[in-house]
Amino acid sequence: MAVPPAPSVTDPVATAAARVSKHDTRRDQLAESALTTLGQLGYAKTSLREIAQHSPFSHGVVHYYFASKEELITYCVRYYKRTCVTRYDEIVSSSTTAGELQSRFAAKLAETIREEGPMHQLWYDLRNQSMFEPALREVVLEIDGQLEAMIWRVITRYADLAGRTPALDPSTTYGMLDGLFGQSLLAWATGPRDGREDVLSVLSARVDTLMPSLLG
Amino acid sequence: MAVPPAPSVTDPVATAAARVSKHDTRRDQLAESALTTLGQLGYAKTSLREIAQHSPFSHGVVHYYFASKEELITYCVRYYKRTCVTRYDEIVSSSTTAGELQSRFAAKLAETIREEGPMHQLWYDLRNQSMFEPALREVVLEIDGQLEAMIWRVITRYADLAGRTPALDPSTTYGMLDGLFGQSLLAWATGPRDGREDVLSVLSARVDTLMPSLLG
DNA sequence: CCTCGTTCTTGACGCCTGTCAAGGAAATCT
DNA sequence: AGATTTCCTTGACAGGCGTCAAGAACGAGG
Repeated sequence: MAVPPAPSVTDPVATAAARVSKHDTRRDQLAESALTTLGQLGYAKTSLREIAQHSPFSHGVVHYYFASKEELITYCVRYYKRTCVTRYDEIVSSSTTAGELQSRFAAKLAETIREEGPMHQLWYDLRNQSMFEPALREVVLEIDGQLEAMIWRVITRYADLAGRTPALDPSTTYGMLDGLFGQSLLAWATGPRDGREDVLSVLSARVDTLMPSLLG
Repeated sequence: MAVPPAPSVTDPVATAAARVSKHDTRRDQLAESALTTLGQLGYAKTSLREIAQHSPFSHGVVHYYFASKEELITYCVRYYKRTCVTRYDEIVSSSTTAGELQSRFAAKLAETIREEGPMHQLWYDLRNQSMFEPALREVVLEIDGQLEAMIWRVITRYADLAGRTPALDPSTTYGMLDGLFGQSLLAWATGPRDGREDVLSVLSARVDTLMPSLLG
């Protein structure tokens, strides 16, 4: 995305725009490198040098694009969120029955752990760190709210399709599902590798059987 | 607890026992200092020097009683667990009706955040760190299992008193309640100070209204 | 082709970390 | 009381950290 426009022979506006675009592209590139490193090592043990080493650049370049480590981290979190907070929207809009939405949502929860486990580990890490690190609170609160809204879109659509109403408020619903998700993520991340698929199918099954009771 | 016995004039057995006891007492003392520091700063930002500074000793003494930082941390976690995994047992054994158990349990959940918030923050921190730090996994898994068992004691007793049966398996029940608890802890820890009591009463209310649906 | 602004590398700084060794202080034993 | 073991402090080490400054490499404009 954001491909720089073909540079005209002499167009200061276009070239300036290209510069800005390139600048932002680099920031995203660094953010992506940082995210993979953060997902592997966690917030605490990830250093700027380590991030640079997992990128095509040297450690000094980080400070050319980001004023501080803190700015890089928060930029990363927001960058990561862009792709995450709409994860279930396609399922929400394309499911035609409550049963379909229910089983597809349950399956997708497991799938996203399988496909992006480290990213979720990082999210839970950062959310927890925000309890000790005030600098993280703003961005964590923002994303947590978006995740809650995302879940609520699933539940309200689910209720609509079932011709019923949600049994609980958005926050409680999110808290419960998030608890189950985090529990499975923990087991997935810390358990034996050959037990991972079992963990995921248990999660799917649990959510699948639990969802009807989320309607009143 | 564990007061050293009055030293007899010459009794190698007794004095040796006293030595061991004193040694363990110091370890517990250091663990307690470490726990308060860990609860305030979190796992990542807590150094051995910081721990020693919050204790009556200098930083070198840590390595006299613990071989490494890792050993201190895991010792701390186990020390902390001793008091924690039986937190609701008194309520379980002394409640005489399902309604009483339900409301007392819901109130106790909130109370323990109010009374020992930092300890719970630390627990969630360590549990998350175990996803990145294999050294923590064994002790985290052990305690998480004990917490699940603790919750299950509440639920089975609750079902008994109500003359019904638990609707879900232990793991799912724990995952859901833990999600709600962690959600409230996060809000309690990161939100404004004058909103803390509101957070806690919301948690109590939620659990109180949710518990009947945990029975089948 | 030369110049100039942007981009990136290298190397250094001050600080903090876990660990450990040497030795002083205190308690215990003979 | 002297000897010996236990306990604790001090100071140092090697290494990693975030940050930044100086300059090389690069690419576009004149």
